[in-house]
Amino acid sequence: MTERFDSPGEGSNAEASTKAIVFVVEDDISVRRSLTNLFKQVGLEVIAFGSAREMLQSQIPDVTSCLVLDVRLPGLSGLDYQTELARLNIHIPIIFITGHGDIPMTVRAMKGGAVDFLSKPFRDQELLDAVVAATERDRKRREAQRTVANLQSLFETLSPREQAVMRLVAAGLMNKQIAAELGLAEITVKIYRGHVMKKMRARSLADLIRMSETLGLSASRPEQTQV
Amino acid sequence: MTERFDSPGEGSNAEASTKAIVFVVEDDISVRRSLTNLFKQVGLEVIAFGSAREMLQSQIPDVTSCLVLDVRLPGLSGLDYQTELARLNIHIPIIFITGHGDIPMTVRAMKGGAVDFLSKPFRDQELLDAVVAATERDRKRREAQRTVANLQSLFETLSPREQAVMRLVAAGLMNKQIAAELGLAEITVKIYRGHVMKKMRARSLADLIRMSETLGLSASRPEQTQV
DNA sequence: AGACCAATTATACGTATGTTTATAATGCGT
DNA sequence: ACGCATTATAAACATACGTATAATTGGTCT
Repeated sequence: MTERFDSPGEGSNAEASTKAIVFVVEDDISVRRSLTNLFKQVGLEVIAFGSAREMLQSQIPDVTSCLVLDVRLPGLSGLDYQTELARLNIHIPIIFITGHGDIPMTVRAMKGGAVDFLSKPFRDQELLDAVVAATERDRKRREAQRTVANLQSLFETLSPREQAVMRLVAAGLMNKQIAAELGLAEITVKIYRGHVMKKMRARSLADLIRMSETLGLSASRPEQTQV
Repeated sequence: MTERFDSPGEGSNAEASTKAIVFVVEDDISVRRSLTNLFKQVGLEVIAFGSAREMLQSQIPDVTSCLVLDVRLPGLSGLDYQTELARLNIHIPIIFITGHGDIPMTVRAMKGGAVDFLSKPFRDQELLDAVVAATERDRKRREAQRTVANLQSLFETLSPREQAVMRLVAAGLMNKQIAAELGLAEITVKIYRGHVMKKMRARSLADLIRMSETLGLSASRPEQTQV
């Protein structure tokens, strides 16, 4: 749910672009321009918007990125936009900038997971440091997310029965117990279990158990998506 | 390391006391008294200090707790105290209060893991809500910590050879591979492996693998202690 | 020295797991 | 109707795992 993708436009598609994208949402045109220039000067790709709505309506590319967000905006405020992004399961790291901030705003932003909260005027280097930290955070989050997604797609190649067997194997049951649980013959369980190992590309039971942990099998917790 | 313990003083020792302790570090006597009264009124145990140094010199009981900390203090500032506590691996959740805060202070506090940052004047209820959130966080952290500590003490009952076998089992190696790795006969590995299962109280291999994950075996990450 | 303990190995047996080959019913898409 | 994937089982075999009993070595305690 709530996935956003983008055709890579034109050009190289092979290896992921090594460049991060900095999104800027700032209504003041002159500030927006100077931020854009600042980031471009250090070789960052920039996509700037004048409001939260504009950014939401755009296609957000699925690459490492962060968001430099003004608190005071026309329409949805920066803080409300942060809340909205969280609701949409879009976990882009956010750096707030503001001219008229106060402590409660700061607390709300940081509690909401913001990477930093900078008051104007701030030194360019402060913002750049924050951007580096934010993109690094996003890179790691994406890496972890990719691992989970890969495992999930492997898991989905399993037939329903094979999935059931995998769950019970992860729970530590013996083949004969699994057979009883599912109303199968033990030999059938063995065969499905072999399929599970092959399809999941697990090289040992320990491997498979760890995959199960990562997948959250045997754990009944709420959903969780990405971007 | 840096562990702190306390003899439970006198009285009941059996089940953990259900009451949380709120530490208060605030140099202004009248504020300190009113905070103490506020917390006592809602049934919380309070231990108040006039400076960070005083608290550091006291014996911090090993129970669920949180810290209400003034930013401006004689000697070590509240923010520096937060840094110092982190350095000492003391992870008590902190709620900052201040009369003259600013945004950079707030950001530093929140980045350092503070639960909240309240500017005077604030409503009593705001502080009480923050204290509830903080103690809840500490309770969960302690619970997780206790789980790990229990596993660690079980792990320490293993002989060096048994620990080595457990690591390699968790890595997914077969008995004969473990034997080759350690220069042992396979039968020896089997016997140690049996000891491992018994001593760790693992009821299945899946169980043991999960314990290994929790213990961070096969992961070479830095230290981590508690309180 | 003699008793003793921890670490290690061997033999032997029983159970669990994994794979191969073969058979068969069911349901789904073209 | 035909082909195909899924589900299910069987027989047979090979390998891996677990445990009980017993023996060996080397060092420690008395």
